[in-house]
Amino acid sequence: MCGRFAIFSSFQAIKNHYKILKEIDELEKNFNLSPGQYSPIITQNQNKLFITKMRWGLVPFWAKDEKIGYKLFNCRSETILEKASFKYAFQKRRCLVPVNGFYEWKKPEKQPYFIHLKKQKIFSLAAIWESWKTPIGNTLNTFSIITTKPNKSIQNIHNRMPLIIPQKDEEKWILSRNLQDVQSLLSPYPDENMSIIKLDNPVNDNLSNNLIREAVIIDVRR
DNA sequence: CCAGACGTTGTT
DNA sequence: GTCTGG
DNA sequence: CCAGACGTTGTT
DNA sequence: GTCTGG
Repeated sequence: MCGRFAIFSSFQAIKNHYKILKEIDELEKNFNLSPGQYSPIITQNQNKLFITKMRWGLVPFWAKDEKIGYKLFNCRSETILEKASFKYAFQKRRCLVPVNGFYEWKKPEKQPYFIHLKKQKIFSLAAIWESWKTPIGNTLNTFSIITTKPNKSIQNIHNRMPLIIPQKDEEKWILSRNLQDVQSLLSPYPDENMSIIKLDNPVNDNLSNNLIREAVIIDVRR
């Protein structure tokens, strides 16, 4: 599954990665971003990639209570077209979550691991998004990260992992209107480009953050 | 038909 | 809005 | 996902 | 032990 991630690259770096020009407010670095918090999200507007802020935890447009979002922060790739909560968003509102890495916990000892890509400082988790009208008429944009089977590196830690979209497929994921093309991207990322580091518990202390930052920089330079 | 849920993970 | 269970 | 709370009454 | 908030 995917219940935490890190995005600590600068806003400019994120925009450069996706070749985006539009300006929005800078966001804080976050080494331990959880459901309920806001994160930069890449989506499309008039067939161009664009960046905006959304809250993690999908609130479907028909929801009566935004609290449902706390339950819908992941969705299974295998059944995404069968679920009333997800099928429309999957067909019409796919997005990407720029991350520097994500976390998985191994049971039963709750040992945390940080997982990132060796050759890419920023990479993309596949997600879907929704727009919800609050009772006082505001718009709340939310997203849910898609999960899939683990690859070999991760299966020792956990039985699910987030769906990672390779850089070459990022535009296709967001812009394609051919459902088969999109479905062809629903497969686990190959494990040879992944790097996994074991962390102290809890993960959100300065030592862990520095360890993570160093690991990402070193792997990208290698 | 209506009422009520709409999800994942992991554990039993 | 749509699906499932009663 | 984890961390932290886990309550009621009455008032704004 | 279970629910809620981040």
